[in-house]
Amino acid sequence: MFNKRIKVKELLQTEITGQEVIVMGWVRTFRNNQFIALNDGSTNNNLQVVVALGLLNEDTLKRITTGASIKVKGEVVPSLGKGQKIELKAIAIEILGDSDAEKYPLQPKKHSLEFLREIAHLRFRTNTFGAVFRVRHALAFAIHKFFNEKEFVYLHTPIITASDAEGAGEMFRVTTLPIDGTAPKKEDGSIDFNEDFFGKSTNLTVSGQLEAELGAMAFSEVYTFGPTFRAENSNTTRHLAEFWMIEPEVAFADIEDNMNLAEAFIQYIISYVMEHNKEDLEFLDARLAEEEKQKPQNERQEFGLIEKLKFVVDNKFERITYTEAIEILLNSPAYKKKKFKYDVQWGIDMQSEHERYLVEKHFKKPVIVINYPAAIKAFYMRLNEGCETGRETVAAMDILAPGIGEIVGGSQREERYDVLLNKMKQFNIPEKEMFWYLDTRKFGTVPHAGFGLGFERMVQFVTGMTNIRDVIPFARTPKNCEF
RNA sequence: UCCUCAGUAGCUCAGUUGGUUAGAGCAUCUGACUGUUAAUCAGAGGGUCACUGGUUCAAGUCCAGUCUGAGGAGCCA
Repeated sequence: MFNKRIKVKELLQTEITGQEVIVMGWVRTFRNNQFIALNDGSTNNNLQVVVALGLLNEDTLKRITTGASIKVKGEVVPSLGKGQKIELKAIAIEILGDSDAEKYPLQPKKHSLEFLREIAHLRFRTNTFGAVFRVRHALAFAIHKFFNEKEFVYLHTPIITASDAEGAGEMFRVTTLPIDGTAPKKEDGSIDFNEDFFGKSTNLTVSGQLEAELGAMAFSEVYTFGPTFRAENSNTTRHLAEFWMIEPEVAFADIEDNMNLAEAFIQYIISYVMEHNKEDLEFLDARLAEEEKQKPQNERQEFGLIEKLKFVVDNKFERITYTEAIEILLNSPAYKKKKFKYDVQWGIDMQSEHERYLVEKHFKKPVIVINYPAAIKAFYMRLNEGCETGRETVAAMDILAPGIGEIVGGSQREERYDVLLNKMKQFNIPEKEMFWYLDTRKFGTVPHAGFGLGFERMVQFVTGMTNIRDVIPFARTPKNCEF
């Protein structure tokens, strides 16, 4: 019975009228006891089902409420009304699932994003979230397509790890030991993880990069795409405790190759969505424009959503060194007028306000910043040669995007065994636990590079959604693990 | 974790210097209408004013604490 149904998206594209079809979906609105706006999630556009007077008995008519699921057999006819080309003249309607209109939280009216977040299990049924999650899907698909076309190997890195060496952030502990204080203890009173499931202390991964590097040392080109966890108590519009990350890792590559890959990658997946999710983007574009109208003039975005995406696809990203970035900031009117809260000088870790200035005010497009001071970056990043003493830099690269800040963080990796070992000592990384990582530098080491891209931040950028909790189906944030 | 703001009907909000029975729009329900597009028109129901305590003759309104949400910062992707 079900495979005979035609999807609303397909039906709306048809020019042929007169045929009899079966559609199923959820009622968005029922106007005038006569017009059903039916949606099945295949597109944001609703199918108008016309119910002739007297077709249904009073009881069935009453059960066609917002949120109810129905099956409609009908004839495709040219629409008499404006707003749609075709409509479905109902021959028979079957209620598949009732929806008590008095209790159903979604009403045929505008809802705030905050409210919809509280009913995340139902919010997919709204236009905005329908569009957002179809775009999210398309982006995910485009990512695999891009790497597959380039013959990268998709490497599944572990979700539970024993390494806490990277220092990317606070970690969630994974354990089967009791938490009521009865866990086995060592003589010094600390918990004895020898007795734990894995025989050692384990956590949820904060990054698959180190393992991806191992893969790159055999397949040349790999990428990971999976969930990542950070137990940071971050309460912002761009942080989640559970998020998805894409981490390509490429052997025989330097920082230059890395930048080229990241830029081509971002442009590819955005182009894919622009081509395949035109309607969704148009809806999100209009939604954003509406939202922008509420803001005071000086806070409004210069570009519309689609305009912005087009710009990113058509233009090269700006590429500057950290040193140049600092110079731009020092020479900026904002700095001279003391508009920055935090001081600027070579060696600082740039603050949000500084990154924002570079991207949104100065260049007005995505910016790749490379060669950061070694002291503020991770131990595995490659030390640049020929630096002034006291001004050592590493071959790191951050891509900053308007509106969300850092969207990509990457680097050329330190492939020289001695230099890496030295760095690990400086950063207090336990060599013993990291023997497997060091092994790659002992046995056939090669220059290599890679980066990490926060998937949700990418979805934010493409959809124009300002809160990261609205671009992941079920957000995990401090004090929130509903659904 | 820090700073700022907020929490009043199902939703979005108003509620004056503390003072009768806490309001509106939308949604819902009932009826009318029947080519509607956020349908329209008429009527009805709907409230532990986040929670706990305090000040006061009197608290939605003032004070303290707690919880929750939002925005920003830090951390980062």
